[in-house]
Amino acid sequence: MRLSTKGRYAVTAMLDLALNGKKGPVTLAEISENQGISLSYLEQLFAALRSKDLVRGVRGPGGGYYLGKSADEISIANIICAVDEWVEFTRCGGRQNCSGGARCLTHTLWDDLSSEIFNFLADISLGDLVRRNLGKKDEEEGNLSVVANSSSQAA
Amino acid sequence: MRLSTKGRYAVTAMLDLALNGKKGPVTLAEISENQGISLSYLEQLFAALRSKDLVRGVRGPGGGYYLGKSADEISIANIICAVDEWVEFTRCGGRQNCSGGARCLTHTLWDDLSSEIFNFLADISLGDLVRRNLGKKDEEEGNLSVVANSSSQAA
DNA sequence: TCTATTACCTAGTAAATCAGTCGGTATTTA
DNA sequence: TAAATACCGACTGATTTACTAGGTAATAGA
Repeated sequence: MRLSTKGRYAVTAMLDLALNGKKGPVTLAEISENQGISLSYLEQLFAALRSKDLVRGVRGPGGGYYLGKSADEISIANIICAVDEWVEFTRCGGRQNCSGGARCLTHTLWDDLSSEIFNFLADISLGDLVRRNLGKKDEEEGNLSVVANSSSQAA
Repeated sequence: MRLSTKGRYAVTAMLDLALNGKKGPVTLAEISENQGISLSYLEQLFAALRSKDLVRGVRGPGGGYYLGKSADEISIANIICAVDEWVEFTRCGGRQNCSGGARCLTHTLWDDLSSEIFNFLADISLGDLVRRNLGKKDEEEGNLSVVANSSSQAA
């Protein structure tokens, strides 16, 4: 797994799309304006997202981007993998010189942990995130204070 | 949160240390040999780990490194934060130009998700990882086949 | 006391990645 | 036809990655 600022940009942009795409496509110019990400960088990110069918583009005036599938079918792991092109870790390159054991053991442990992180992120969908916040929005209108709670283990 | 290959190197090295440090200190040369990480790079990583009291160095012949505290007191998040110097994300730089709402909303959502990932990794200790594999080692001696199971949600 | 071994420190570096600019082309609406 | 939008490729400064080189400081053992 790999979680960089690039992945954060992608998730942020997809969140914006999920939130604002209810009634018609959203342009990259809008996302750029909303989220403070450069337009060209968004284009690069969306090229990757599109190749994984996570978004669908519509050209021409009034065009923009739709989600490629429903927000519930798009996981955070999907998004991050799309832009970070997650190369699978060594895993000893297929058993080559992993003789001693210590190396293989730690690699195995790391691989297990890594899958665990991946599954954790694969279990959280864009829809989960959006719904989670709509609840909050009811409580306090407009001015969101950040509480950074981290319950709700994303069923 | 930030999860790069650098963090992976650090976790791998700490795992090696936890596994081999039972009876005396482990030298960086050994870890370098075991894990295929360059010695000088390890030195850099361990400088960061040492500054966070995650390891303790002993100089001179027969020296090396010990864990700075028990493996159960060291979380994966601790290790990754030590080497990746996790800068906290924008969060709108403290409310400055976050007027429209869309930006703040997605930032809030991202922050929540980010804390969730962090807490997830903070709940997995080095000791957990080691114990988890010792069980496996009983089943099949020596030659570990990687199954990449990801149950045991790290209580 | 000398020597080897280890941690510890600083500087430099090629390669990759990040985040962006620039200048286009293709498609579609009005 | 004109404007708006997605789409595409090349280039770029800054940063990060992983590593090399060349030290100094402390310590165990001869």
